[in-house]
Parts: sequence; structure tokens; C-alpha cells
Amino acid sequence: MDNIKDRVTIYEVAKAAGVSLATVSRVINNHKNVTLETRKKVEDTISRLGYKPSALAQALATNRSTNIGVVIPRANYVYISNMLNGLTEAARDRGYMLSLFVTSHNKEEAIQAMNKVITSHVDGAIIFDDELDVEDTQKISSYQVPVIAVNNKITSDKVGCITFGYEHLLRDILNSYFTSGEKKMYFLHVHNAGRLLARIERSFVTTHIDANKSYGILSCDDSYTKTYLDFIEFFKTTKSGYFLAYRDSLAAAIINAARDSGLRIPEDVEVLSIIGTKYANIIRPTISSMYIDMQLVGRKAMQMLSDLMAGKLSQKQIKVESTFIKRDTTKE
Amino acid sequence: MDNIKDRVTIYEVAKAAGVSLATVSRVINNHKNVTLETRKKVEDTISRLGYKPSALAQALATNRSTNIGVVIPRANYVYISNMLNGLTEAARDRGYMLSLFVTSHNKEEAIQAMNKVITSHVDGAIIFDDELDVEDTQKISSYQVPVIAVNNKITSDKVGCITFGYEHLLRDILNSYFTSGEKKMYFLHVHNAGRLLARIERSFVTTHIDANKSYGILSCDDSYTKTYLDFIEFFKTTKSGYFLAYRDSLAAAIINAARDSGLRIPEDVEVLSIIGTKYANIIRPTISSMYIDMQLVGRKAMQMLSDLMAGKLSQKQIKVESTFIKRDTTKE
DNA sequence: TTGTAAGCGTTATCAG
DNA sequence: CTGATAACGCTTACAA
Repeated sequence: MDNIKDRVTIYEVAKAAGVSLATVSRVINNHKNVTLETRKKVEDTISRLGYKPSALAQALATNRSTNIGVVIPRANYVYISNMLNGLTEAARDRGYMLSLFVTSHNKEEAIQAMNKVITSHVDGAIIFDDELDVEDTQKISSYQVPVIAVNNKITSDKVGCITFGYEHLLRDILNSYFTSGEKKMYFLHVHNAGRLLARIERSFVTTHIDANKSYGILSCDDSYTKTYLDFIEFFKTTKSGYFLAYRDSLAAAIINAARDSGLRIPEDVEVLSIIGTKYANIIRPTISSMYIDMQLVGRKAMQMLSDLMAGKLSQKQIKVESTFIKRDTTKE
Repeated sequence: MDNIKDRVTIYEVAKAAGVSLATVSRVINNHKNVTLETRKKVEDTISRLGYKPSALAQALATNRSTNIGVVIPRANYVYISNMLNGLTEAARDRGYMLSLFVTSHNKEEAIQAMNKVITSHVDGAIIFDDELDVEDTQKISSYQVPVIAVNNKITSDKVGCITFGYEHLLRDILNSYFTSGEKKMYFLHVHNAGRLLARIERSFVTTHIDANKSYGILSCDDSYTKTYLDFIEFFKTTKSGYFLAYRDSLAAAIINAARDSGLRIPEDVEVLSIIGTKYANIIRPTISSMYIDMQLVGRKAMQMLSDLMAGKLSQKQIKVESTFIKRDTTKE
């Protein structure tokens, strides 16, 4: 319905204060060239009438909305909400609003979201989506919208990016394990979990091939309960292994299933969580993990975008390295 | 800079297609009364020029933005992001965009956020903030913005609400424990954690007083690590107790500290997590908790708002009851 | 079926 | 220092 009708407009304020539109506009924008007297008069009627400028009209007139579009996957993961948290903090410090665009793990929808970002007239966008290709991201920048792509290596005039360094570290971890460890390694393949996991899986495979080691790929659902049950089955026949799981929940599923099957950690079963969060430290045994501070990534992304919009982003591509945190689920 | 300058406008499309503004507008809005021929002609030039309508201008002209404002606390808790997730899903199904406004646990800032919601010209708002009083929420509705308040009992013409039922259940749990349990109960008081926890704490206290039982209030930080260390100290002198903690992380801190102090769960120490999430089931021993499906709350809130905006919200107030889930950290 | 023109609530460029 | 007035990009009666 007419929910935003009968809103007080700048026009009514002007009339009530006995000045012109222009003067009111000057007051609310803190322009100089306004007598203290008129300013006070205007401010009084503003608060008397409860006038709030329409950000919409302002945006239309000025060509800047102070809105930042944020594209994130729909999945409700802790590391995503950590990043979102970093984004909101940094946005607030800079006076930006955040418009949220969520995408499923499905390319078509991601492109839809892109289109919405464009039509929504944001001043800039931060795109964290595992499905979008370089060309899709490029498209938005052809609309003159400055973009920071997270987990997507792509730069151009109006595009910067933050990439994650997982492969090197993983390779190091594996190679080091090959020298001292003796268990067979398994990678938990999650269907449709996006390019990040796929890339890590590829790295896992090639490292094994390069070292001429055998390995296993285990398909699993992206759910704690389902994975727990699957591993209860699995451990009926297999009694040891080193498992790499996407997230802490999945790692916990393996750990719990192993213990409930009478296996010891890390003697029989070792587990590494790829995208570790604070829960890796809360769950017992504490979970060894690869870690990236996603909240920091969020803050950093917003800062880069801010610089990019101001035309003074010097380093268009930064890489955030993950670190290995040894805890109780691995021997080293 | 001029990031949204040299954007293709409806005017250019009209000229290029050899029709008027109005016709282009009709095409993009799927109005009938357009020849198939002209429609095709227009659509072709639209895609040729890569034209995207400006949601801003549309909103200004139609008085509806399809934007929903969401006010949530800045705190990065799982249950909050669960709710946000439910909101985004339901919003997407209805074609709304979400504008995010985060607040610290600080009233002034919350009011600031309220003002931004008003100026940002959203079609409606969902407010989940523990600091805002009834009057603050009322204020926004005086701007004709339909609002659903979460965890705030307040209704009026344009305001509906969802409240949480924790007190009754807690009272039942406590009274039942009084008959069979023998440990002293402690409530973890978290400073500035908002009204929800304060209300629950009050309920905890009065139930004890009514039953003429002694109890303890323990101040703690809203941090796993700090709380863990505090309880390592605590358990040096106190060897048993039934502890009620705000969230799973805090409950886990107590559990881990108890075990690391050689205490048995639930024989010596019992723990109840007040706002349980899926982690209550992942952590071992699994944590008994009170549970509300926050994702559902989010979806429900969006549905109510949608109805409210359409003027057909019949039940302006709904109460979501929490349920007790007995797991391994309590005897019953 | 299509075009003309007024209006949405601001800002910004001019004169005065 | 202040006031007209033209944008901003779109929708929508009203005319044609």
C-alpha cells in the first residue's frame, strides 16, 4: 500500500520554515553560506515536523547511493557469516549501507543476483560467490560498478580481488605427512560445494600423484548428521585414515563417528578441517585446521572497495594465506 | 567518482528504438497494450544496449523500493546468522532485497540505525535488537513503515511482533529439577547481552526465590576462551553445580573446563545451553539445550511483514516457544 | 497502441 | 546568503 506516502518532504519543511527548498537542502547537507539564524529556524522545523531526507531521492540526484552490494552464497556457514561480520563493521565505519544478495550454488541464480546488483544502483559491490566465472564478474564492471571479488582471481580497471592461499599450504602439509605419516589420506568430496573446495581437492590429488601415493576420495553430504552416519558405516570396515574435511562440522562428524566406533584419535584416525573456525578449538578433541581469518577478509575487502571507489587502490590483488593450526586430531 | 554515470537510460533506449519513454517503460514492466512488434523491437535494443533500469528511479517514481530493512545486533552469533538466513530465503522468494543495519549493544547506535532505516526508504523493516525499547520501535512506525519486531512485545496498526517463549519452559525445567536434582544452580550473567538474556535471568531468579532455593549468579565474558579460563579457576574450589549458559560456546567452555578439572559430566557438573544451535549436538558430550529454530523465525518474520505490508496480517503477535532438548550434559 | 507531460524528493547551477 | 529552476531516471494518467 501507500506505506511511504504522506512522508514529510523537503518542500513542506521549506514552506513551514518560510524559506526555499535550496536553503533546506543546504542545511541538511551542512553547506556553509547559511546564516546561523536561518539554519536554526530550518533545523527547528525539521525536528518539529520529523523530517527525514529520502535517501532514494538523494541518490538519484547525486548519483551516489552510499550502498554497497554484497553477494554471498546462501549457505549458512560460520566462515561466511564471519566475513559478513567483517564487512558490516568496515561498512559502518565508512558510512555505507549493505544490500544483501544471496545465491544458491547454482550459476543461473548467481547471474540473476549480478543483474540485481547492477539495477540496484549500488556504489560498489563485493562478490563472494563460488560459481561465478571471471567473465560474469567482468560483466558487472562493464556497468562501471567497482567490484572486489573474493576468492576469484580477476582484476581490471574497476575490479580488484582477494584470493585465498590454500594450495601451497596443503601441499606442504601433505608432503610433510608423506615423510612421517603412514595412513592413507582421504578427501571428503562435497558435491556442489563450489570452486574453492574443488581447487583444494585438485591440489590434494595432484600432490598425491606427484608423490606417487595412493589416496581416497569420499563423497559426502554437506550435513553433520548425514556424514556422521556415513562414517559410522565406513568405520565398520576401515579402521584408520587421515581425513580432510571441508568444514569443522564435517570434521566433527568424522571424529565423533570414529570415537563411537572405538577408534582412537589421532592414533587410528587423523582429521584436518580445511576451513577452520573458532569451533575447531571448542570441539574436543580440538581439531587441527587450516585457518583464514574471514572477518579480517571482510574488513579488508571493504577497505579495498572503498579505495577502489576513490580511485586510489594501489594493490588490486591481494592473497590471504591460510595457516596451519595443529591441534589434537593430527599427530603433527 | 562518477561510477554510475554514463549508464544507459530509458531515454536512450527509447531514442535508439524509435519509440517513446512510455513505451519502453511499458515493455520493461510487462504491461499489455504493446504490439508484439514494438515489444520485440524494444527488447532487442534493450539487450543490444545492455540497458538495466535504475531501481532507484523506479522506487522514487512508484513509492515502493522492494527493499526491506533488517536491523540485527552486530554480534556474530550462530543463532543470529541462522535468523538472517531464514530472512534472506523468504525475502528472495518474495522478490525483496535486504538492507542490513547492524547495531552494537548500545542504545544510541540502535536509534541511529532506526533513523537510517527511515531515511533509506525501505518498504518495511524487521527489527531484532535487544536494546530498543517499545517507544523506539513505535517511532519508526510513525513514519508509516510496517515493522515486525522480533523479541519485543509490541503491536499497533503497522507493527507486528514475534516473541520468544523461554520463561515458562525454564520455570518448568527448574521446578522439575528442584524435585529430583540436588546441585546448586548457577546462572551465567553476561554483561550487556541484551534484554532477552536479562529476562531469562530474571525468570531464573524468581523461580528460585519462589521455591525458596539458593542459587548463584556468575558474571562472565561473552567469549569462549575467557570463560574457559575463568571456570578452570572456578572448579579449583567448587566441584559441582548445574550451570545455565547463554550460548553453546559458553556452555562448551564450562564443559571443557569441568572435564579438564577432572570433574564428570553430568555426575558432578550439569550444563544447560539456553540458546541452543546445531553445535549443541556436535560437541561432545552433547549439550542439553533450549531450542528455537531461528531460521524458521526469520522466515516467519518475513512472511508476517509481507502480510502486514499487504494489509492482511491477521495475527499481529505470535509467540515461538522454545523446546527443551535433553542431551548428555544434564541428567534429565 | 502509442506519445506527451507531470510528478517522485532531492541536489546543484545560476541569478539576484 | 538565498531563491528559482533544471536535472536525476523512471512511472503513469491523459491525450491522441
